[in-house]
Amino acid sequence: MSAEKILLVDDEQDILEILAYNLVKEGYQVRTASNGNEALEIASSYKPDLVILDVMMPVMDGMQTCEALRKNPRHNGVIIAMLTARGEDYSQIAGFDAGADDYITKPIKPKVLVSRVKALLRRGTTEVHMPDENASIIINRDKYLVMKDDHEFNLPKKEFELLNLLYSQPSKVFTRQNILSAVWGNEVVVGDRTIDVHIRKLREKLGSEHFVTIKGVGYKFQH
Amino acid sequence: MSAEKILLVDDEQDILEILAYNLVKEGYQVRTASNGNEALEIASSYKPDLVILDVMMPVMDGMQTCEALRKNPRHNGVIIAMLTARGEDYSQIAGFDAGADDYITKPIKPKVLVSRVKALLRRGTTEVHMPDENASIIINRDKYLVMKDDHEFNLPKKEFELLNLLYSQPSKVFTRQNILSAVWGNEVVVGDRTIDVHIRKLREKLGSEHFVTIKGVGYKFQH
DNA sequence: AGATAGGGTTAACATTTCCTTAACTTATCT
DNA sequence: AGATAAGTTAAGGAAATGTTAACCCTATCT
Repeated sequence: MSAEKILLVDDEQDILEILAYNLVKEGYQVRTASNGNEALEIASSYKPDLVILDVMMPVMDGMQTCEALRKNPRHNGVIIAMLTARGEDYSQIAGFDAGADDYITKPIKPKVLVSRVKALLRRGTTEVHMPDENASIIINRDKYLVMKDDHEFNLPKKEFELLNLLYSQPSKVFTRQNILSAVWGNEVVVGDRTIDVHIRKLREKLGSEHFVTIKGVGYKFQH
Repeated sequence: MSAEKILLVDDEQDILEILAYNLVKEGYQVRTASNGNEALEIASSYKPDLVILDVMMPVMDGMQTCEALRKNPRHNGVIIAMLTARGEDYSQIAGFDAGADDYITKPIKPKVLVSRVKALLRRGTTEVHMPDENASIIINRDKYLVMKDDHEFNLPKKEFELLNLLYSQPSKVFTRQNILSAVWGNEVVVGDRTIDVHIRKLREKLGSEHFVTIKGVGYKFQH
C-alpha cells in the first residue's frame, strides 16, 4: 500500500514546516498550501486522503475551504480536520456544519497530531449517510445493503459503489470521468460502455426513475 | 432511532457529572463508571456506541481498558475516545496502539466535547444488536457453546471466535481483513483459503443460510 | 517415548459470480 | 440525414470463493 496523502493548509509557514516534518517522518506523503485557494488547486491533482485546515486564514478561511471540498465530488470521501486556536470563538464551529470530520486545537504537540492523524486515517472508509425519512431508497454501507420499499437488495460490489457515489449527492450530476475515478480508480482503464452497463443493472433492480442521464454530461441519482 | 449510548469513564466524580449533564442535554443516553473494571462490567450489558475513557485512573487505566474493550468481539465497532490532561506525558500514548479512535485533551469545554462526540458518532453507523428472543442461534460465550433448535454445539476455538465475531453484529459485513485481525490477530499470516474453510465448517454445522457472502467485500451473519 | 485424536492450515482443484467487452440498436442534436 | 452519445444484450474470461483431502502440530493417554 502506498503512503497516505495529507494536505496541510495553514498561513503560517513555521507551523507548516513543523507539522509536515513530523508527518513525513511517520511515513506520510505531505504537501502544503498557505491558503484555501491554493489548497483547492493542489487538492484537485493531488487527491489527498486527509486535509488538515487551519480555520483562521486570510484570503479563504478553513470553513470556506472545507465547504468547497465537500461540494466537489472529486473529493468524495476525503477526511477533513480543522485546526483552531484555543480560546477562539467556538460559536461558528459548534455545529460542525461545514462538514469537518475532526477538530483539533492549537497549539498541538507533534506527537499528538500524529496520533490524531493515525486515528483519522485508520477509520478510513466509513462514510455515513444520514438516514432520510422520505427517502425511497436507503443505503446501508455497513451491511452492504440497499433497501427499497421494504425490499432488501444485495448488490455486487461495483454496482454498490456506483450507487453509493451517485447517492452521496442526490441530484448532483457526476460526469463519467468523476465516476471512473471514484469507482474504478484513476489507473484503471475500462471500455466506453462499462458504466452504462452498470447503470442499466441499477435501473433494472431499483427502478430507472432514479437514474437520470444528462446526455453529454453524466448521470445523477434522484429519489 | 433510539438515542445513542455513551459510557463515560473517569475517576473524578465532578468531571463525570459535568460531562454527563452536557451529553444528556444533547439527547444522548449516558452511563458512567469510575474505573476500568467497572467500565468493562457495565459495557458488557450496556453495549455503548461510544466510550470516553480517562487515561489516568487508579485500578485500571484508560489504555488497559481500551485494549480490553478492543479484544472483546462483543464490543466490535465501539468507538473509543481517550481523555488526557494537557501536559501529561504523551510517550505512552504516542502509538495509539491501544486502538483508540480519538484523543481529547482536558480541560475541555462542554461545547467542544459535544462537537467532538457528534463527529465521532456521525462517522460510525453503529448498528447495535438487540438480544433477540426469536433468534435461531444463541451463543453462550462463557461456556463456549452454541445452541440451535435445542441442539448444543461445541465448536472448536477458531470456529467459535469467527462465529462470535460475525454474530456480534448481525447483518454487518466483516471484511476478510476485519476477520483476520479480530480472530487471528494482526501479526499472524495465514493462507487465502483459511477463512473460507472455517466459514464452510460453520455452514455445515449451523446451516448455510446464516452465513452470507458479499463477494469482494466479506461475510456477514444473519438469523 | 510412542500412539492417537482433534484442530488448524494448506494446496489443488472446482465452482460461482461478476465485470468487461463487443456488436448492435436506439435516441438526440445539428 | 449524419454524427455522436447512450442503451441493450449476451458471451467470455477473470477474480473471488467453495470444496476436499492431506498434512502438521499439539495435547493427552498408555
